[in-house]
Amino acid sequence: MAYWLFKSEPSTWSWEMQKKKGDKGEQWDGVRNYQARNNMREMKLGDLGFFYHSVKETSVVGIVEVCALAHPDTTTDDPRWECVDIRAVKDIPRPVTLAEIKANPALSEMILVNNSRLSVQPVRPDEWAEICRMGGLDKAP
DNA sequence: GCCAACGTTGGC
DNA sequence: GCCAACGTTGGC
Repeated sequence: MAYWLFKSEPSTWSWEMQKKKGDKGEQWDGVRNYQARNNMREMKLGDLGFFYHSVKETSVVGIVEVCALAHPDTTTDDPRWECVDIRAVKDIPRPVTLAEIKANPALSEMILVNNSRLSVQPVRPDEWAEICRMGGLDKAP
């Protein structure tokens, strides 16, 4: 089981919109970056991820689960681009801001901190547990 | 709104 | 294969 982080600008695709899709989830389309795509290819059913709001809120707001493996992105005819489907699992009780993440030495190696432009990225288990703790979850899922 | 960082494209 | 030019992302 692996952990990931999905980044989205809330004006384009927000956590609220994601939650409205319910258990069926929605494809994480629109990724046009090889590194991000390769990360999605690595994902397995049941893998968990953070849902991060970029630009305006810059915080981790929710937890999602991979519910379909990588498949062609239906928003383009270009066969290079693939995406997984994800569904909302739960809210982060207290959203964890980028400022808090940057201020925490245990999270200094996160890709979110060091490569702010990668939109789909892996998260280490220790980083996953730490952000869950900061977000007010008693037990990391 | 600005700008730094990064990725992609295309000329040579 | 290199590198300059350009476009996009995202933090501030």
